[in-house]
Amino acid sequence: MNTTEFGNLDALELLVARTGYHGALTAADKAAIRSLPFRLKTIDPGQDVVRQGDHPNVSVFIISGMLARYHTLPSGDRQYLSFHIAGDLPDVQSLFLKVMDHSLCGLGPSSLALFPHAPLKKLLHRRPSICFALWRLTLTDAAIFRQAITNNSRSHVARLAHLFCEQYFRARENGLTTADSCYFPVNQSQLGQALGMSHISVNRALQRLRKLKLCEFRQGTLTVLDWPGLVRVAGFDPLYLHVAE
Amino acid sequence: MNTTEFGNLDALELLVARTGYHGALTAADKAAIRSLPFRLKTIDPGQDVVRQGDHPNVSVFIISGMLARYHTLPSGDRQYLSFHIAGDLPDVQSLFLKVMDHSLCGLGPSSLALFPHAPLKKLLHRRPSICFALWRLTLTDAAIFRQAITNNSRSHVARLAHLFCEQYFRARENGLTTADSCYFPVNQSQLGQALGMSHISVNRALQRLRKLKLCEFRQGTLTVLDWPGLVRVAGFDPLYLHVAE
DNA sequence: CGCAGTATTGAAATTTCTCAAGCCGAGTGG
DNA sequence: CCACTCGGCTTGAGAAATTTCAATACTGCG
Repeated sequence: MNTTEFGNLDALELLVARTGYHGALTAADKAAIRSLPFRLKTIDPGQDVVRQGDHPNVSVFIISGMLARYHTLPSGDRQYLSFHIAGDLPDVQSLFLKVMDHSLCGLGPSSLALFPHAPLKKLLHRRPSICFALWRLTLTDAAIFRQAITNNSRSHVARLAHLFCEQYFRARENGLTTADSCYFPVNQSQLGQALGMSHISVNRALQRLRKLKLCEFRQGTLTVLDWPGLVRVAGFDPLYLHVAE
Repeated sequence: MNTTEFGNLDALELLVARTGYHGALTAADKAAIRSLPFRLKTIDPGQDVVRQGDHPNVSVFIISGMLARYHTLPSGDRQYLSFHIAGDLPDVQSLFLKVMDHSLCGLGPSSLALFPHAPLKKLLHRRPSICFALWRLTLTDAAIFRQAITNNSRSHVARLAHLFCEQYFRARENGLTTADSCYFPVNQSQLGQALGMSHISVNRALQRLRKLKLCEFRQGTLTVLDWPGLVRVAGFDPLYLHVAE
């Protein structure tokens, strides 16, 4: 996979590729995926795709852009839970968990494919390989959440560095990096709301990473200057992303 | 389900009950589960069941006792990720994620049933309903992880109260409470390692909860004195546990 | 040019941790 | 039966980290 492919292929090919990443698919499996009905949708930055409490009847597939999952606290504050890139299926879980326990919003302008639950479920019923692959995809999601729990109890610099490593690594894995940069359209406050720290602390941690010449983050773009160094500071071990098997 | 049933029924019946909780099963489905091979194992407190980096070929089902999932940090410290009670399947994910990204250890003395992956996977291949049910089970796991991310960026008292609400609620849901108490065999240091706070802070938060007459925690037993009050302080909303549908 | 959102800075206020010591209860061995 | 030990709990106080508040730059865009 590379950026060009991702940009040019249509939603179904992207979905075939992403599913195949999580489990071996036969030609028949691929054909079955290609037969799935869906509709396209575009989302503006800040716009919600689904909300906590909703009962969605479609699952979202990201064709381009970035979405985030978040909890809304009683105080009205947000806790961002994860950031999703092209090729992700950030709410497959709604196939089986009827009520959304969190919301999903756009960060950058994004284009989505919405897959109605009923035909998708029917497909999974018929094709265990696809079922296993999508199940596995949700399991890697859970592994990322686990890592976030651990990460967010570490030092400010380490946790910021770790989030950057994760985003960059996942972007690269999906052919979404250009040179040493990847798209990450959030501001410092949002980083704080993801990492459980104030935006002031985010700012100071960013300065540290910049001064150490490990990476830079400006205008929604993350640039890695020294990957091994960043990995070391972050204590990043991609094991939990379960890439190669 | 109630405690008596849980204590007397054998592992397979417990597994049938737990699976049925996550999806409707036909008589044939239940029979298929009952035909699964497994072996029993007992675990002492502190003993590891599987470790980070392992490639398990069985999945663990808890018959009684309590297990915890945890990450080991480079410093050697632990981050506890979740606590699992009778009826839980804390490492089904290893069916599809070959390498363990975390460890699993006993907290109290526990008895387990170990289900070899190969026949289990074959069963899931044949029986989509069971596959969906177990998938759903892992999805509720992920929801609990998400909630932990949010929880651990809140005040000390709130996060401790929230963990207590979750444990008590899940225990009650599975018929594992007696009067207003549930089994929770951890010490204050371990609570700290779960919640990202020092054991001193845990101690002071416990005192607060005690003084407010919301709950008590002593010798591995959690006693709820004022459930609505505890829920309020915790900001606990069981939506994310996805019980009733 | 000027606005709005974002980033940066300094400093005070607060929270949280670390360290160090004492306490308590259960189990052990004299 | 009692002293002892061990692990876990509790307490206080200084040190360190973090947040909050307030003010000042910066940037892209209309």
